[in-house]
Amino acid sequence: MRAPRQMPADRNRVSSLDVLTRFESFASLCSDSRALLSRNLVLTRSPRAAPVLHKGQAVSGAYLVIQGRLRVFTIAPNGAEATLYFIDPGEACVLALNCLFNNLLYPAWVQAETPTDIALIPGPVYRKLFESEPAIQNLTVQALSTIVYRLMAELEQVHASNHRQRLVHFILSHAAADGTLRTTQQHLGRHLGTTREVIARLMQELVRSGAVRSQRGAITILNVVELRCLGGVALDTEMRSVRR
Amino acid sequence: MRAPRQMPADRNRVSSLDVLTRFESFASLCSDSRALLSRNLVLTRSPRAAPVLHKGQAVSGAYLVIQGRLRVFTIAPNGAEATLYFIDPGEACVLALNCLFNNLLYPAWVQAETPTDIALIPGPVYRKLFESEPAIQNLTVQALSTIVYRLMAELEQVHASNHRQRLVHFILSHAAADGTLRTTQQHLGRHLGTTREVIARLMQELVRSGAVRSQRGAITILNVVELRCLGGVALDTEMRSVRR
DNA sequence: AAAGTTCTGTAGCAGAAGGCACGCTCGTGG
DNA sequence: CCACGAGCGTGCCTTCTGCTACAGAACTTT
Repeated sequence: MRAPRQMPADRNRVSSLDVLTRFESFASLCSDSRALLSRNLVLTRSPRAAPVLHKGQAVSGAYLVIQGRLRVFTIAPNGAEATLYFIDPGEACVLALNCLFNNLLYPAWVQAETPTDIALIPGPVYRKLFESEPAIQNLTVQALSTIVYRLMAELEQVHASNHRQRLVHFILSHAAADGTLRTTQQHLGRHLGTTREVIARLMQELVRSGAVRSQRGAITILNVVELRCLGGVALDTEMRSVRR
Repeated sequence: MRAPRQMPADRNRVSSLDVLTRFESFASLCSDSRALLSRNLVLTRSPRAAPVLHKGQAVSGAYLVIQGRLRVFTIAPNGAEATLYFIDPGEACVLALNCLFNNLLYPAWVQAETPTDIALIPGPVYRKLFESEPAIQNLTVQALSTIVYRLMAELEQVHASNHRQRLVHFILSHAAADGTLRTTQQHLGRHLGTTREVIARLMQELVRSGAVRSQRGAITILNVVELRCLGGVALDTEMRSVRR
């Protein structure tokens, strides 16, 4: 590709395309497609906690997360939230794709969990790419597949587990490599669709058992084995994407 | 499992293709594709309550429901079931497609809710069709989209509603045209992931309010408005596939 | 340093939900 | 005609969950 470095608009576009290298699917596009993308990509940055999409909104394109993390969640009539899933760098917002293809209104809320860079491909452009580019077709199917699995796993967990098990699972699966999970009990409550007090009571159990340590705004895993144990057997039988 | 039909194989195959007219997507296939399908389609009939797929099974192809209804459900460690969604005639089992494309093991159980005719397209055949036939690509994306919506709706309902609301919603959305729902309380409990007693108690409320009548093995809606009312406001704010 | 805000730890109470037990009704089949 | 089983109604008790309230700790702002 050409690399005019100083024109503000062009520079933005070029870096946009470059940034899409996270999506292997975009590497194999034909030159026409690349040009089309180059002309129409929109790069945006959402600060932490900024709303990205709201329920009922008409979706204007395909959202690809470049950096950061988006949270997709619902809000119950009583105001309680519940996280459906997260969208990490390199992933696409499938619900947006979904709405795009079926001409639907967006069925949930999306918020930036951390400061997030988003690449927006306008709807008509994406549809055009989908028609001619096998790579985009595969990306779409893969993205949908992924979300189907996440939703099924979440649904199964909601049905099969109590709050203690779900909390333990959340801690185990979202903790950083050093065993720390930087989040507040209030947020945990929201993710699990329950209240802060419930989380506090459960955390109390976990702390008493010595499995974790509770600090302000963070949880540290002290004993993974103990924690897994407190999570109960549900974790063993939990649905996994087992490769055959 | 296997087709109990005793007819010659050829006749079976021909009728299989005809039967696929339910899927408009198969009408536009090129002759090569039709021939490929014709050679490889497998028609099976599952009697009521027969297992079709079980968790962890390697998926052998794409499942299209011709007639009847399949139930996709999970089983919790404690043995409690919960219905994820149903597959009605003209629809494809998306999880199977999903597994097919991602080479995964099947993540749930599938059972014939009523005697069900299923067309099975072997995996390699489906993949080949997907590569060359835009109609199949669209069918796949549509099927995945549909399931994403159903799962999200289910998940949102689980989070936002209590059992009464979910029961009301189930009755309203699954009752036949004459306002009757032919099922037992035991089954209702399974679908909603709860127990028979809970259903009985809730039914008692509904009956007392005059919204429904309870017979052995069936429920009759007497007053739709009253029933909707008992379902609470959750139904109004429920996620719908609103066409813009 | 003082004031204000956010986060966490507790407690108590009310309602929802689940588990268990029992009795009843209806239909089927001997 | 009767026994039996499936389905339904109901009471009691326990556990889980949500809500309100309050106090102290930790961080931020002024």
